[in-house]
Amino acid sequence: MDKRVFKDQAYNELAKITKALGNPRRLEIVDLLAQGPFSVEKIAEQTSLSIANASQHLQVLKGARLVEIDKKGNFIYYRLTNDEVFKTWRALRDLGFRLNAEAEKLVNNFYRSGQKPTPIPMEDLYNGNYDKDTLILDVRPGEEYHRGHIANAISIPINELSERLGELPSDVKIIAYCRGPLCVYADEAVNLLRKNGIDARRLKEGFPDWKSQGFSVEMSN
Amino acid sequence: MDKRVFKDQAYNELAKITKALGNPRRLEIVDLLAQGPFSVEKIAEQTSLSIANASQHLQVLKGARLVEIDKKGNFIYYRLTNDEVFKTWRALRDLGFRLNAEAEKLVNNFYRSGQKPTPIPMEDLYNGNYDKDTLILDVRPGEEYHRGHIANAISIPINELSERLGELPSDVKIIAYCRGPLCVYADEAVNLLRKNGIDARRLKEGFPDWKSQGFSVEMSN
DNA sequence: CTACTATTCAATAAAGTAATTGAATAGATT
DNA sequence: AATCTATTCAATTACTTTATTGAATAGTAG
Repeated sequence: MDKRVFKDQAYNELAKITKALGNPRRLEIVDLLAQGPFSVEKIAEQTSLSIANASQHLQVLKGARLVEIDKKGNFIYYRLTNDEVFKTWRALRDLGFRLNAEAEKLVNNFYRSGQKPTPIPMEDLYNGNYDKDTLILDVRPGEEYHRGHIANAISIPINELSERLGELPSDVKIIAYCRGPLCVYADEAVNLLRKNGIDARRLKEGFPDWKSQGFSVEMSN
Repeated sequence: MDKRVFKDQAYNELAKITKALGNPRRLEIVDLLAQGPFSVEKIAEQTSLSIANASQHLQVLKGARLVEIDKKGNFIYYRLTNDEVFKTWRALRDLGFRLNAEAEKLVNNFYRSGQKPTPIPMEDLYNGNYDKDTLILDVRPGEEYHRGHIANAISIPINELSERLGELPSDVKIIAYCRGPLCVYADEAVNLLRKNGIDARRLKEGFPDWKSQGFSVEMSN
């Protein structure tokens, strides 16, 4: 085995992993799995894929060892193999934002165009640069909130928000967050809240970023 | 534009970048460019590609904005767009080592099998956990050393090492380094030095890792 | 054992990617 | 202007990836 063969094998192995990540659907699946384990069915639903197609993509991710499975009853739950998978996804995501002005424009202009306030970096929130009566609002599905959420955050899933506006104290300031910077739930929440005269902004990042950073989290009992 | 279209576009943009990285030759090129700018010819030579093929891969990397060019005379020099490209490559590389036992075995067993001493993590070297008479040896090509190297390191390119053994003080301890963990120059150097009775080990990482970590570097005058 | 359900497999068609070769371009030198 | 050189482009071939569809599997519940 000469040098070149050795190098080829090493880079080939790395390229396999990178290729497994190099597909928009699979990146979306990884982004979703950063919230925790999901069944194939849920993954398919959340990513608008057919179940067979989602399963196929999950096989690819599993083949690259990026995800692992747990069987529970009739269901198979997929999850990221370890936190480094999330960190790599995050590196790619942030590199993408930095490199690709198009993607950047999309993220900044679509749901957050015009009158939208700028998102709050999570470091700012962590450092307590906000009124202590500011409410942290988790708008992800209830199940994801229960698995883990930012300490002291309250949960109102985005699809319940309009009916539950009355639960919010008057004159409250809100920081809404969801799955990550690509997740639009928080943008929708900010939209809705501001239409109702509430001072709301979104967190730039999502719960997995917060957790991976080692910031304080809570789980529901 | 509905939610799904927005999400698709965002993930598509990220997948473009990831796909551009998802090829063994291009990963090798990125790894090489972490040393600094190189002409197409040099890149082709270092990666054992034809010039046309190297150019093709470079176009793909440029299309994804991962590399940029500088024209000088007849030559076009390619370089990484910014340090985040290197950091993303590093995240992928380290994830690969972690996930892929095969690749891990290759790296650890081929050039560094059996009697080889374990590589030294750069943090250990930086923290001064070694005799102060330990010599840091840069075995990359002279040009790369001149562009930048670990502070106090001396340069003996790997292909000159056997003839220049006499330059080394007797009873010296050596830590050799090269381009990165996949680079075998340092392994070859350790091999050769130990055959000549010199206490030598390799640095696990390479110069770009050292520099990106913010550890002290020097440039040749 | 039967029926049911979640998931995977297999086959197909369409699209994209990689290496090779030789021609074309564009900038520098004479 | 003619020549030289580094690089890119274009065309080809072989190969890989993706989405779709429907069938197969393997567990669970009745």
